[in-house]
Amino acid sequence: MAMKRGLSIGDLASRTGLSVSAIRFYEKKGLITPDRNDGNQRRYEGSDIRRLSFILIAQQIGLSIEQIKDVMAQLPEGRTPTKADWSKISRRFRKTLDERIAMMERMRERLDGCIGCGCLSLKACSLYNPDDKARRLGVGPRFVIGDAR
Amino acid sequence: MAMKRGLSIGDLASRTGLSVSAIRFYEKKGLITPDRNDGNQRRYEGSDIRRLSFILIAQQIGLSIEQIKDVMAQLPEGRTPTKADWSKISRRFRKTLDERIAMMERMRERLDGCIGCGCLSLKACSLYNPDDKARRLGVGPRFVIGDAR
DNA sequence: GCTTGACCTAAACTTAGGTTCAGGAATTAC
DNA sequence: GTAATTCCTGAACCTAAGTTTAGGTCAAGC
Repeated sequence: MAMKRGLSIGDLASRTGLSVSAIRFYEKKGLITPDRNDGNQRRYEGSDIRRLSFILIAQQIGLSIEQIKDVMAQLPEGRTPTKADWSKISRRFRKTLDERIAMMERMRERLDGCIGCGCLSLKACSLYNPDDKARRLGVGPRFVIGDAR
Repeated sequence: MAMKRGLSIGDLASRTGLSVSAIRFYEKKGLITPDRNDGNQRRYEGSDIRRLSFILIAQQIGLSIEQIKDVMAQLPEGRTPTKADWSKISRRFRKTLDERIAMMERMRERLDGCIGCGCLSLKACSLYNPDDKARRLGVGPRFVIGDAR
């Protein structure tokens, strides 16, 4: 264990449960920007644990790395984020989650309306082109899901 | 428009909204098995439209191609599926959807419990290792999500 | 002071769900 | 009957989110 000047990448990995390669990957994606020591090894602060934890929660909620990066860009620059900062930006997840749940509930209603008939008609069932938001829950073909370029 | 002996792949594409390449891809994955005409071109029946529609709905609900294949394996062999057949197997989606919604609701509760504090603690927040089922809603690192080999 | 384990980078590989391309063959339209 | 579409196959390419590997450097234990 490195005692002075921060945690090594291995320390951070064992504290978060992430793999070392994943932490390096998140850095490459711009989600975390550690210092380096004289030997060019990464050194992390305690607050980076919270940063990675946030990434994990956000992923569970279904955000992509790009989206997480955008959200984290709203953290204060120039100082270590406080608990209040994290609490504030976590609140957005509530909304995202609500939307996703609502979308699936609408899907369920449409499905209920359709189950009886078995028609599966593209025109009639309204199970298609359902919600523009939160696409990519299932991946699916771009054209139909609404990702068309 | 081909009048006799079935639809061409292009016809099927325009009737379903899928791309021709996607239809060929689903065939490669074993989801659909068209006949061929004398010139080796694929010929489809009307019932294949329903088949593809089913695939689309299943994807929206979040099933992978492999899972869809498994579900469709329960259709009757040797005869064209009826509406009743489709209706029956569509019913399973209800359950899948219910589970997914329940999972997201549990997630929301946990999040609510955590939003106030901003701690994002891996130990305390219980936002981790949440539900074994329906993993891969967000992709995330295997190790944490529970996909470990 | 040297060996072992942790760390470094860059590049290649992985899975899912497709798309795009190259080089031909079949069909359709006029 | 010929030109324009559509279709065929196989292989390469794409994105996301990482993992694995190769070849080398750093740090820690004894």
